[in-house]
Amino acid sequence: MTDETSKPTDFIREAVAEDLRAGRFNTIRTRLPPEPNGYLHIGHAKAFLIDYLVARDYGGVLDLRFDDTNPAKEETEFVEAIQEDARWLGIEWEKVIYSSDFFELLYEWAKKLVEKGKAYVDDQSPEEVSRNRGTLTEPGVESPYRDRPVEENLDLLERMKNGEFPDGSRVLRAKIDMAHGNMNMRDPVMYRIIHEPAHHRTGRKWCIYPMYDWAQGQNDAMHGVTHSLCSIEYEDHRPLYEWFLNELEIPNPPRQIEFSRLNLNYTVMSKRYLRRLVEEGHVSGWDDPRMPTLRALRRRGYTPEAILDFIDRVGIAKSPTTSDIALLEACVRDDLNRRAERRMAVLKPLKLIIDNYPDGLVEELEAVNNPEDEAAGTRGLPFAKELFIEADDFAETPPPKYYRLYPGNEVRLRYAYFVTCTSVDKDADGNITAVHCAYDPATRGGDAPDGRKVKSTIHWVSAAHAVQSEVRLYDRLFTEESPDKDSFIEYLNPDSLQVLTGCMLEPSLAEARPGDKFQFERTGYFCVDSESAPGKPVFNRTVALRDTWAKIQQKSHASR
RNA sequence: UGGGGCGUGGUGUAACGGCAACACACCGGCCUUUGGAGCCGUGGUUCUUGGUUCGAAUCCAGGCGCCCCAGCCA
Repeated sequence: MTDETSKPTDFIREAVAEDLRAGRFNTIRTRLPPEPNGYLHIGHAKAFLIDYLVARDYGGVLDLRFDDTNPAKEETEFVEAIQEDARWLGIEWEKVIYSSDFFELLYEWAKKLVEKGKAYVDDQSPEEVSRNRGTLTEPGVESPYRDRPVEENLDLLERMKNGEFPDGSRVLRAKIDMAHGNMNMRDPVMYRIIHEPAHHRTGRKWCIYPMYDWAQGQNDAMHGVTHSLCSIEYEDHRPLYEWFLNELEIPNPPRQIEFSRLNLNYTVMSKRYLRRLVEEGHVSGWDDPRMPTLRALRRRGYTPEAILDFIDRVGIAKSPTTSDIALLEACVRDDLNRRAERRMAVLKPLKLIIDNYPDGLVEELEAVNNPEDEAAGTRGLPFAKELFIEADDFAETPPPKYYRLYPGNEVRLRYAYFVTCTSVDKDADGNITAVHCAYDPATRGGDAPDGRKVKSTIHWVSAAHAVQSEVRLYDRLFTEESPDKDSFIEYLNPDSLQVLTGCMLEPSLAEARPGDKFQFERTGYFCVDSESAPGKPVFNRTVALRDTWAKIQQKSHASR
């Protein structure tokens, strides 16, 4: 939206455009503020994309700033993982910086507030601080140390920094208003003492670390952020954000704007819950394809384009809402429908024998790689007397509206021939072991010269040429639409992973590499898993195709 | 009985005083060598009550409902 005449599409862009127009800022700079204490999930993707795209749309830039103000929680491991995931999404930043880069200057600024009489060292215990904060309806009680002389505050602060006092013994607090209706304004803590562990970047240089509220706005000001975009729960931190900047007399202070975070049904998004899923072994790890993390989505076969599209379609607003995961699924289908080449793969094989087809003959038939993209070309498919078809594509006694193969019915084998079912083989227990058909040689390629039609086309794989594979069918992790409560483990979907072995793939799939994506015709979109190996292929189902037949079945079951 | 935010089909967003629009989902139909894709159509007293106005989703007042805040987390 570099076009000056185009209209902002949301309230954030409206505000940015207005700030530019009014001359409040000449250029735009936003920042990603992840805390390096976990893997990114799709909720982060929304925040990241807003920061990135808003800056880009208005000719500005983005900085990646790791919010490493709490050594007790942060690890270098995540610094790299976060960048990897953000890059995968296509996000570009000008520089990578850390809150810890600003520790020195931030400390100087804190002393300025102390000198102004706007901050003080409090010797109350954490329990006392908490008790004296008051409640939502009752004002807090001022600390007995609140009016300590400036010199004493400065001395104590310096000694806190130098490590003279134990953790929890003292804090630096802003002196605002203990009776404020907004709890954040009741003399918020600016610095607390933390000796252990060593900080992942500054080591043991600092014994005090800034709280989020104290670090955030000042860091923004220090590297020239103009718009500090964040999620809605920080809305009542904004008065504090502005209070610090105002007391420090920062010219052209950055502006904080909040938007509602992404919630998705049928999943959980909080770091705590995700960690429980991993630690309790409900999933195989942070990249288990059922997780909402970006690495999991990537392994599952989601494309960055699909995620971008999803975030775009969800939009930006301030209302607390939950988006439908069906929209995310629609976005991948949309993207993969255009891009993924089609292949034939039989997930639950049933042997089909064409009795009147010559023994030993192998024909090569031509198949279209992607009907949505002519440039994708065609490929050859070996066809022979013995094939595998999907077990679901045959019914000895067809239910109502079943168009597929059943005794006496004629169907098309995709790109091959019309076949009519003539008989069924069964084992001693009565299970169907093979179906026999007769083919019509005149229908080669799939069209009948006499113009007769079939109601159904089914996919197949030549038995002699098939590549065997494991296929992992993924479904929603939870059966409950809103599992976001402490008892969420109860709502885990027992069928969220179904592992199929002995699946039969067309031979061209033998060459597929991890990450390659295909549509298995009539089944869904699949991606070669990272654990896949030559000779032992593993495919993940990204998402099933829309299945009208499943709906018909559901309805007939429901009405029964 | 504190402060802040938010209420538009099932879901998420648009409409910035002038015919409530789009996407997903759903339901019907058309089309189809994927029961895919594509195409067409159905579905709303804009939380509520009152007010201002020729005219209100939009402005004003009251009510109701939902979300966030009492970490030395972010």
